[in-house]
Amino acid sequence: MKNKIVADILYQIADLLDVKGDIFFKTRAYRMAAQSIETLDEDIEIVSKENRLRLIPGVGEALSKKIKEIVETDRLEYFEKLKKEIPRGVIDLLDIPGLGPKKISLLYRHLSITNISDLKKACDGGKLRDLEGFGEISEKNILRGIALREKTSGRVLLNVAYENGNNYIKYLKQCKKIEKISIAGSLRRMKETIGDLDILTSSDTPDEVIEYFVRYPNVNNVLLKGNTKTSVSLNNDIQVDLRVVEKKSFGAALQYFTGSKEHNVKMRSMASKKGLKLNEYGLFDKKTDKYLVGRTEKEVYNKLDLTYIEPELRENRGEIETAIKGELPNIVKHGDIKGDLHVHSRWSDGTDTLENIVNYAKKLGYEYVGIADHSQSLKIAHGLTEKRIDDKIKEIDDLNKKLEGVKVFCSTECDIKPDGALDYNNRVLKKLDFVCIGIHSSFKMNKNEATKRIVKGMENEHVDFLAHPTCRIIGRREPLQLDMEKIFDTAIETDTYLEINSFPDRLDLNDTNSKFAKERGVKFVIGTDSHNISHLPYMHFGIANARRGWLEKDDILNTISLKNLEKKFGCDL
DNA sequence: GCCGTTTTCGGCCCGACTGTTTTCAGTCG
Repeated sequence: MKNKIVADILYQIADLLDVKGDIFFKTRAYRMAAQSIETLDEDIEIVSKENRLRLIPGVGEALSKKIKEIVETDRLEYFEKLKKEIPRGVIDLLDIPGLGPKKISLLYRHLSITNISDLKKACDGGKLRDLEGFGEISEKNILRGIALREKTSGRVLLNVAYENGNNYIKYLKQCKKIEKISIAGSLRRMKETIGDLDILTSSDTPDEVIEYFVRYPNVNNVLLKGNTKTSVSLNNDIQVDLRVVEKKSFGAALQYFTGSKEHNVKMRSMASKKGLKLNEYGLFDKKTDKYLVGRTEKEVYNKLDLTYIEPELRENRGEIETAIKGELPNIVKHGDIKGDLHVHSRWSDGTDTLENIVNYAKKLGYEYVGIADHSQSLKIAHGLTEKRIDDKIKEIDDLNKKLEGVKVFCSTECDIKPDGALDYNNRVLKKLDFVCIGIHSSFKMNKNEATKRIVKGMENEHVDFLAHPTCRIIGRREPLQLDMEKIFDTAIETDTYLEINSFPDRLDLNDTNSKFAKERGVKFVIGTDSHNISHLPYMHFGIANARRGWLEKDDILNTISLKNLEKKFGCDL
């Protein structure tokens, strides 16, 4: 599957052409095609072989030839030529806030700046101010942008953004001048990492709201301040943008500021084709400029002949086309989850007793909780020997006799060894209510070996689900090289559920993998991988991730009742 | 570079804010 390789090259070409100063619409065409291919539900090699490339939205005559060349030769002459014209480091400058292609091109052509370190030196030396369009303030802003990038790498994990956003909202709700308020942006779409926080409010007195907003105690710096919008950075370097609109524009503004950008571009161009104009103030008649709707998002979508689209779906991955047909899935809701089947206790490397876990699970309204501790070879995590498994089974049996309203299942997160063998033999696995398996070492295998390893694990008759299938850790460990189609097909053949791990730095499977897997017929389980009861609420992020993958309630094992789950696991009733 | 029940050529989403400018280009979302 070369979809990602092709998309990456097209994205890089777009950046290079931007810096070269090519027309905006051309570079946008490259990006649109790249996005189509990135989210394509088919293997680009097959599409290319069957001469169907031009059926991909945004791919025309020129791009189809280039894509074919990449698929067949793993390289593209045109791209190689471009790379020779513009040094790699120049493109990296695009990551610095405040610098776009035009300015970077000036820096490159006039000051021969080809990387961030050169740029820093030039700013320190006051070299930029003589350049047209730059001044002393630009130098300071660029230096601040570079420092910020070095400190934060630009994005934070979903849980960090979620907590910061909710705290800010709590503060803002005390402001009497604010009528309506909502999180917007990528946090509302629950993307796995967040660049900055967007908050939308409605009010008749925007200036007073903005004054209140910038007085938030955690604000470190006010980055910009206008009549309707302002941006601040917090003490932890997270940037927060506020926008204030009138009540009658709140829905249109929320739709607009929730994004994604690609989703919005398509929405606006759809509106335009219908003789309408969509902006953050509402949906208008293009000719008369008459306001039509804008109070709620639903009004806006419906007026454009679409059913309402949930924020998590708004990535231009086919949701608009599906909404036109009225065929959007009824995606899983946060209240649909009946229990957590991936929790570690003090029996291995968790920090809480079974009682603590059960009490917290009850508080969350769960009907069941599965204690999946590490297996014997994971000594560092205090993995259980067979003898200790027997002791744990006994403790759980005794506990279940006392419990009302919630049941504890005894399980394991059994290690899959490098050769694909499981860390317990079948005699041990058989004793457990269900079996979860996962990889915890030797991450650097080649694609073929790693795929074989997981497939062999799933083929064991006692295995129920595969934990964190790709083993990625966001920002720290790349996903395993895997033949995902083979993994998905094996999951279906062996009736193995694939986990959507809710831990904020895992979120594994991710949204695009889940969507692809669902289309093939895979079933899922959402687990938290909790090692402390404070991790149990991470379920929220796993569900959000499943929603982003278009999953419905029926796709997910732990939405079923305790009774049905016991039947499924073949437990004594 | 793509695309077409307004068009095979001339469009391509739209607005706020900043910094450097004398009326606006660049960036951002």
